[in-house]
Amino acid sequence: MNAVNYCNGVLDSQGGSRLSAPTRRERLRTSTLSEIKDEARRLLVIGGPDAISLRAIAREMGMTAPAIYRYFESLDALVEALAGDLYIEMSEIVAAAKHGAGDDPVAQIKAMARAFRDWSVAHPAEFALILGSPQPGIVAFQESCDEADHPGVEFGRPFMETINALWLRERYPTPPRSLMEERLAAHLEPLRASHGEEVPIEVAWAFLSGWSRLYGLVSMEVFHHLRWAVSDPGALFEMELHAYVDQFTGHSDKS
Amino acid sequence: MNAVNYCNGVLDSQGGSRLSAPTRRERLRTSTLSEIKDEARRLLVIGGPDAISLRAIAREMGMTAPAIYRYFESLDALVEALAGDLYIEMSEIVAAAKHGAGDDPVAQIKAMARAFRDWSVAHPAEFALILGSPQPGIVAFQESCDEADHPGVEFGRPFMETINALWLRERYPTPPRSLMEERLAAHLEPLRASHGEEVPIEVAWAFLSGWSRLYGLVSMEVFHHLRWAVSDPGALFEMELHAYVDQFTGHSDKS
DNA sequence: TTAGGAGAATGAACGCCGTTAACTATTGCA
DNA sequence: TGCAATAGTTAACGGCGTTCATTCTCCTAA
Repeated sequence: MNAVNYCNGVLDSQGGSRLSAPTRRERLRTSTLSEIKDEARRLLVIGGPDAISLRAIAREMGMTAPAIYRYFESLDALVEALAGDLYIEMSEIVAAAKHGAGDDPVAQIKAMARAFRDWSVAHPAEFALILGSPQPGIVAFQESCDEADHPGVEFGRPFMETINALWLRERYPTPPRSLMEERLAAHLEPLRASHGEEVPIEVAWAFLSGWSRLYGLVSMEVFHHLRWAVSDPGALFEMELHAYVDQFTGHSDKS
Repeated sequence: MNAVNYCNGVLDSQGGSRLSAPTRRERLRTSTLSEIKDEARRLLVIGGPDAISLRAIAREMGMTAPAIYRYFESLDALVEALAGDLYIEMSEIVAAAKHGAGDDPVAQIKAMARAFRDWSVAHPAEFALILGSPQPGIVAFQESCDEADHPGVEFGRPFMETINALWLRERYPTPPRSLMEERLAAHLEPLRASHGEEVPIEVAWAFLSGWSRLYGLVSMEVFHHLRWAVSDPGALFEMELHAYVDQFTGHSDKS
């Protein structure tokens, strides 16, 4: 699961990473810590983000609520830590889909987009927690975080790399370069800081454009915001996915 | 504000719409009812959807919480009613932007998209309530609702009409008609039921594609999900808006 | 004009919740 | 073996939605 929390209120009794083997106490501690998060996720899945409560977690674990404050500095800190784990879980699934899709960048993009949608539809509560409306408490928490450590960086990486490969192979059509330079270039510092200063603006554009389309479709489907218009959002998703990649290949691809 | 609640737990002591003039009691009732919703919105704006509480509303109004049950059957019902009002408010602002944009459909689409983004960015809490992650309680409430009365229908109307005008004027490029017929046509019953059986599939496609892109961009901006990549989502929005409408005109438009 | 009933609001209570503080039991190390 | 760090407890505070029995007020029908 690789839960490198990027910014958190996870209490660490022993200051940072170990060199020597973990003591018995440390093993117990990490096990309790992940049991808390497991229970939190169970509650999340059953009743949504608001259903995560310290008292319910403790009850289920045969503890009392204040004990959890030995592990997380607040409920918000726990939820934020869980969100970080879930973001990484999702990113790893997307990355795995890429690696299982052969060498063709277009096939890789399709595989990643479908993996993202499949995960999101299968895990609506988790999706809501990491990519839905942020809770004010969590937001206050994130204020103290470095954007460069945001899990979104790792999530975006396989997309960026694939699109970059695509761009190197053949120059797909984009908006006029002058327009992109003028409107977009000045606002890409975060992306450049985390993915390299030399990323071509055409790659950044294709990623941002594609990711926002992907997010919009999946988010609407997961949140049922298109029920009034469309009965099978999955079909719309496939149409749009094809439209998006056809933009790269210049022809229609059926796969 | 035109608050025709499409499905609600608003208690109506006097069964439906009046013919004769409202009595004194009825006037007091409607005034209290909207004062409750005003106060609920104030709390929403300050602290997000979770900050809406019956006790806080009552406290601010100089009442006690159980009194509110004379007006709404539960907190969820109140929140759902508020969400309905806000959806309509947003729809009216978008529709007004269209009417203030002259006769050119492309200009109208730009005006509506910008009005939607402006409203959303200016009202993040309201946006979260109506277009963010649904709260389980509210969802349970909506189960008993008719999709055909969903406020999204009216929200979509000016978009659908404008795109229809565009399609009648000139046949813009779309995915192959066969693909749309095969993948999309079968799943458009809700849209057809509310916007007419005869709506061309190219219009439905352009609307759904455009709306999901618009929603994705604005939602990401409002929820700060792109902070790790882009420092000014508004610039990305303008780029994408131009890319979207250029698809209709076939050339690049600067306005 | 007045009696009665409908409507509006209250207070108390139940069981949730996060969080704090004071306290106890346990563990592991010097 | 003793002591300090660690893990856990109980009790309490204030906030929450909701229910129930009760009170007050206003309108209407006799």
